Amino acid sequence: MAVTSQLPALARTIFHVDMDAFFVSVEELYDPSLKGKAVVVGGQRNERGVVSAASYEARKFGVHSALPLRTAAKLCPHAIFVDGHPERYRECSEKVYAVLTAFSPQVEMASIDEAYLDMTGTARLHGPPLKAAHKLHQRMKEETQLNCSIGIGASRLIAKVSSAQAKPNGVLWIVPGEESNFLAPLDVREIPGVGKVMERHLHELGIQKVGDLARLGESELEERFGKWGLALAGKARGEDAGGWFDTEVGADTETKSISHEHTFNEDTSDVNQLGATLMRLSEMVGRRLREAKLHARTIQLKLRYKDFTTITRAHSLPVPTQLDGEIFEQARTLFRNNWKPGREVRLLGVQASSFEAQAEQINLLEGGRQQRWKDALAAADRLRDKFGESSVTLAAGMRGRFRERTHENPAGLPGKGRAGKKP
DNA sequence: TCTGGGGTCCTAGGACCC
DNA sequence: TCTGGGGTCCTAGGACCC
Repeated sequence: MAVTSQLPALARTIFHVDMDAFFVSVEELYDPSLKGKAVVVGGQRNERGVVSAASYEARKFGVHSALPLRTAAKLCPHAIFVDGHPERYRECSEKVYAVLTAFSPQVEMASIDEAYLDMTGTARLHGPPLKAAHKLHQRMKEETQLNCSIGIGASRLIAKVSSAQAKPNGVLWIVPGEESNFLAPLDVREIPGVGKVMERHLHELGIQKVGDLARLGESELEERFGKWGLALAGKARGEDAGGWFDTEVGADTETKSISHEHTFNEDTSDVNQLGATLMRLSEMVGRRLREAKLHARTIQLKLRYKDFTTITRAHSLPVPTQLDGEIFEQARTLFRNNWKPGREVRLLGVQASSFEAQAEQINLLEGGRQQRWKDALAAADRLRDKFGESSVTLAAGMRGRFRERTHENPAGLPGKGRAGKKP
């Protein structure tokens, strides 16, 4: 360790491998008749929701990811709308990962369809960067039948931005020293981390292109945008400049939060529906916690109303949990305390965070009861693995645990005309 | 246009402690 | 009695990414 820290900082060679129109391409593997057509993945044309991915054919009509499905249908009426299949994407993503790890040991998946490779010092094995990239590109196609684009640079940022410029199905190497020249003519929006809001601020200052940032100077950027402005100045030069980008490729990061949320097909103020949804979301979160062997101290409720105003309300527990019932109890309490009966809800969400090692079980009696719950949940998890997500619900097992629960009000949530009523 | 679902990181204020 | 300063935890909201 002492030896490596004394070495001079070597220029790195980073690959960013980004799958082309990933979800669409995977759907084409399952249904080849989709090939060459305008395809929109994410849901049906009349549904609530947004586009997850659009084929290049559909993009010609202005369709892009995050666009509302109904808008996409208007822009491109002849498009074929396909529901998403997360399991298929996960499976293909694993194949992609296998190809990458067989190629180089330092691989980091940044999301389901993109990865960074640190290729520093692999010239003897794979040849110079462009040759190595083409080899990987070809191998990816052979083994997954999927197209990707590869950006190469001395930083994650340059690799990322250049893979976007290489699309579709291309390879692009930014030779060290050429970073600023490469970035200068690009829109500021091409810089990862510059979104809609930051773009607007920059436009107001007369800055459109990355090259324009240099005019403003580092100190003024810092003055205007704080820590972020300073990082932005670095990014304009192609540096990773702090934050996540500045981490070593392949360093494993721990999960910080696990959440599930649901947008209703139609806004609702129906207590039964809201309660049942809260329970289902709590179960899904609990299940993921147990899978990941995590215990959460903080439970957060997310509530989005008809008019899209959104609030989050959190509560931290004295003892971390991974049990559906405890998660639901917290979520339900937060809901009760923050929802005005009758107000129409668009979305509900449950999130678990502040992960800790499991707390010591001091109380033996409570410990025994908890252990029985855990055993029951483990059995339910196994059933769900076997027969599918909808086969088991906690509802039956929870009967009697919530005093206000009735047949009309299965989740024990407050409703119209029930306020103040004692059980 | 009428806005999903799963995440990460940052900021900022208040409580509480020393 | 008028009132400081730092550190940490908690909560809420928002920008951003795929």
